[in-house]
Amino acid sequence: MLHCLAVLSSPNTLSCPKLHETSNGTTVWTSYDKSSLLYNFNSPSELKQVQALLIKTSTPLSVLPLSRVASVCAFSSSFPHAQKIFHCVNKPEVTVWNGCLRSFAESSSPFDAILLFCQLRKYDVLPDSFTCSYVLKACVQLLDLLHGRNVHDYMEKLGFQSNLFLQNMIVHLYASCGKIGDAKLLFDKMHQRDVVTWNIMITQFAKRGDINAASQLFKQMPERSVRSWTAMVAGFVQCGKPKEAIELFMEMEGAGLRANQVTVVAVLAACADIGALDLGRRIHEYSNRSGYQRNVRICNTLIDMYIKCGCLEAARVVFENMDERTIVSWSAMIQGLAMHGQAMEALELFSKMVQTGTKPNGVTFIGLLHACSHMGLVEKGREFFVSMSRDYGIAPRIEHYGCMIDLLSRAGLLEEARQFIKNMPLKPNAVVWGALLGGCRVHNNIELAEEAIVHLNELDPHNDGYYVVLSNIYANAKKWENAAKVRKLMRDQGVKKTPGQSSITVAGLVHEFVACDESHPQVKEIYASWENLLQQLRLKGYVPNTSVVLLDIEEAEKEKILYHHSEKLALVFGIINTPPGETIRIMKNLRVCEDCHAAFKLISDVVNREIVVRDRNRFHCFKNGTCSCKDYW
DNA sequence: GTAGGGTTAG
Repeated sequence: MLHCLAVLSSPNTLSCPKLHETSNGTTVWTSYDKSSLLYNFNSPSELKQVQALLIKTSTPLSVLPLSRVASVCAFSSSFPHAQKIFHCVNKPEVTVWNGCLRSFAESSSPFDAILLFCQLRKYDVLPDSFTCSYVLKACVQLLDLLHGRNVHDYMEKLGFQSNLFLQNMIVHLYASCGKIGDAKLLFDKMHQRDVVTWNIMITQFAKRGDINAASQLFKQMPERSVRSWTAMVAGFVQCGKPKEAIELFMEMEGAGLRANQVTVVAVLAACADIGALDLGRRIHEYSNRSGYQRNVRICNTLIDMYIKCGCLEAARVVFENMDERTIVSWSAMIQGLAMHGQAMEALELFSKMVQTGTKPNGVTFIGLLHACSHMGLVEKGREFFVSMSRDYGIAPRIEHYGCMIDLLSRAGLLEEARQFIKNMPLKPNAVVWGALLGGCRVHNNIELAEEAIVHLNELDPHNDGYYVVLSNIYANAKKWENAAKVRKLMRDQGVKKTPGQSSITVAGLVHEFVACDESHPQVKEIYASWENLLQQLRLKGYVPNTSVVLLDIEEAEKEKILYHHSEKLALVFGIINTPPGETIRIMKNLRVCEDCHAAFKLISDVVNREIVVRDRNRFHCFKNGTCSCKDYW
């Protein structure tokens, strides 16, 4: 039988739903307008209108969407009214509120879940374990320790001490709110733990930089899931131990476990850090085979990995093939172009990004400012610095000031850079003064360098890099007594110069070299080859630049040191051990030295090879006698 | 219907 309900009170807002009696005698809606007030009431008073309509038409209350009833009445005096409705339709009250709590906890304002939880207590609704889990979820989202502790106390009263789910959430809450000690106490006291409990503790210790504690737990845990291995691999990466991350990943593979999407991100990040291109490529293939191509975070990490391994083109391919890009994808690509000295391309990419409607963030501007400073685009850099706050409401952070000082000082605008530091609203840090010092090295300004070092001596007294630069400036001006004083200062403060170290991967094996290295098995061959190459370089006009050697010693001695710089040894090793024409990739822990830079340009021509060098700041791609940095670095 | 992980810079 079909009933057609008359629209009674409000013909404009209530459409005409139809009731249908089914064969077993129950009555259901068969046709209705989803936009009707019946399903879209927005306030307790509209709800009451709907109820009036239902009563007039003898329609059961059970047709009401109860979750909507709950959310409309959650924060008003109609709370008891909603309770009555749930009671009438025989629906366990707490389950309806739980649904509501869950959606609040997962919404953009999780605090609503906490408010609703307070309402439940006020109106004597007895929470169950699900109620607690949803409100705890909100507390974790908000890092709200105060309410979290409250819920914890209440849970104890309710007797949920042995609920493993909730215990795990509490441990997670304390740890993520910075109370790792409290979390560990709870963890130690727990009568029962599962793999999730252990994973939470491992992740949180690693997040707080205590990789040893994480590692210890990982060794102790009775059983490990892929997530446990992943937490540990990611932990090593976060704590600046990419080598350990890769070793552990290999062990995980050896144990026959398959990497999931998060493992892939962690391993790729480790590859990016140490420039492990071969492994990175293998993981990329594995990721594609596993169907992870559409995972944005994996794509973003792939872009970063290829960039940091010197394969700008491969990064571009990944970027171009993404159907959906986030601000991270664009920022990573912009930063990559900057590192490779392609400033104009970085700026063009930024314009494209803005055209697609993606809003930049603070990191995007760091990339843009890097691009400008690596290529000397002073005016563009100034524009970006103004634009970031004016057009995008992003307040410059200390890193942005650091980039600006770097930009100005490299370009030789040292006095302006100094004024910029004086006028900045933030307290200048070591990076800022270090940038000024770097500019002084390029432009041989002793006076300003001495001013910078006073601040650096205070802000970061154990960083050897700054003293080395100052000593370099003195040596360059042949002020040997001053250079000696700097070295004495270093000795007095117990600061040692970080030895230059270069590495190259051949046939999957990493070969590391330090200056004047004699430990490599092929050392004789390398030195002989270098002598040979040197003859050819001299014919091309190479003159050794001994001013980069800090010591006041004989020229011949200086040349010998210069010829055995780690990057030169790595390069010669690469030339001997790879087929002609193959690109040689070298990684250096410090900045590439000026003499090596000049030599590499000529060598790229002599041996007809592309040589890609990643130093601590950027990439140099040597090809046909020139470098991609256009000698501005 | 409840718990644990990941990306750009620094």
